[in-house]
Amino acid sequence: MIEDNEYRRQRLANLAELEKRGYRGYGGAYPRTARLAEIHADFVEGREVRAAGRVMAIRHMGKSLFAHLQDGSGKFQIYLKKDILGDEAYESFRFVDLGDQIGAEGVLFKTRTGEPTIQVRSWTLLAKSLRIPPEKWHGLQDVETRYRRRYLDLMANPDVVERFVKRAAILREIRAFLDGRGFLEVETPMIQPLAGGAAARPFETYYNALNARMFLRIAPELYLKRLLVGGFDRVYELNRNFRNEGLDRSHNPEFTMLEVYAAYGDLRTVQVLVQELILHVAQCVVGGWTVGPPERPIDLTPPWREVPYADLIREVAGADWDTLEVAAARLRAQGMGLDIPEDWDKSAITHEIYEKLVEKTLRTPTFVTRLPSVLIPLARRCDDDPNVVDVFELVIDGREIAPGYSELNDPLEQRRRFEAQADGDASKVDEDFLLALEHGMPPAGGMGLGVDRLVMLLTGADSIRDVILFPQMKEKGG
RNA sequence: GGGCCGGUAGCUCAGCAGGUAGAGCAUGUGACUUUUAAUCACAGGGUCGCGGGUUCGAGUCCCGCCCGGCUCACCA
Repeated sequence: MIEDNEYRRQRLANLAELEKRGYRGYGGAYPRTARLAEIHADFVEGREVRAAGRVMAIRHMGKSLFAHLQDGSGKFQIYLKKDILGDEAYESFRFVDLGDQIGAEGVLFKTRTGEPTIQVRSWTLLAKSLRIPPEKWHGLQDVETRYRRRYLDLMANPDVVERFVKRAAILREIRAFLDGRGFLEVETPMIQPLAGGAAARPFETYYNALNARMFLRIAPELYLKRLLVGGFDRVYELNRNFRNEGLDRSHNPEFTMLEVYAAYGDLRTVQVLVQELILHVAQCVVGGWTVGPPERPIDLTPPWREVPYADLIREVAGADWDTLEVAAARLRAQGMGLDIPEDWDKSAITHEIYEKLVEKTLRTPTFVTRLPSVLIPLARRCDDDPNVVDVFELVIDGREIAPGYSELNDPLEQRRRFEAQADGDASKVDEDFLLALEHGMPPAGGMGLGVDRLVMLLTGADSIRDVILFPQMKEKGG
């Protein structure tokens, strides 16, 4: 149901009036000399140009008027003078409203105050806007409207445009970096019969033609590893994952993930790689290694700290933490202000300490290594200690940005871990993946990088909704 | 899911102790041929998120609901 109001009726009347005067309300292509920012950059007094854009401001001054046009590149001022345009074309402009798309041609000049301007000789309507654009000075502030109707946000708020332009640059530079190092970009299934590669609730769907229940992927990992078996020894995938879980400032149900695998390498290979990757992208996009919101800048300058999980725990929980029995550990954790249920085991209590008291405090880039194997079923155990796996978690600004593993390539061990995880439900074991592993997957290092979180870090956004064009929202009134 | 805060004109926001709903921008009319948050004069514009209740009277107080933000929890 289209909501009507006096403004819309007025604009419909203006549209009818313009059509009566021979303008088309919704015209076709309008070839331009260049985009507005390019016309600005190549300004030559007296040059003939054709330009197009959305009318963002009109200043009537009797027999002449100034207006600003905006396109995807920027803004440009136009000047309409009655004695140059002629009475009819000038009078018709009275029926142009803020927000209309128009085309104009004329001659470049500079005003008294030095602003580059087009002296318009003729103009045409390209699309009539039936709705008032957001307010010119304050822009669009209401966050709900900004997320639900992003086009208004983009129209009104240049800093939002800039952030999404940066997002595009980040994606481009990730690809440029990896392509330059011989990694092959691949696309693997997003619709999967089993949602593996991570621990998360999947979205379920149904494929009619195959009469089969399917899932949207929660990770591409198990398919990328099949490619390692096949011989693609450096691969990456940069695309969407879907997780059927809560929404908050750092979680959207669909989010963008980079996964990279380097055969014949290990944890170290991808650890070096991810550091170089992030530094490269920061340099290209931010122009330096100081990133994050202005009020709490983060310095990415290497070397980045590397520290085992257990050391971090001992730093806050005491040097004797490893020797404590469960009951004593629970008491100590409670003494540190944590709420610990009675049935938790030692590793759960330890991880609670990590998540609540350690991770948040790691602001500058930190590789946390040697995590407990119970936390990560797909990684290789450390040769010197089977209780921990050969992984890192890269934490920046208190958030996990990128995990990296020495990948498990032993099919027998992988089967045992899957079976333990499936807890007796054989249908949850990915036999197809295990079959691939049995053909021999080369040893490999692999890592994942939460791209939305990287964009947040590099653009100083503190909500994931500010780096996703159309974030998930509840239906209103549904 | 809990707690706190918010939803008033197209947009940005005021609205006191319960007493006819306000401003700026935008819109309309008029003036103005180098303005740029143009300026000047006048005018129009409201389901105060939705539904109940209290009251002579509710934007304002109470209850329920919807949507959003922050936060805590859950979700490894």
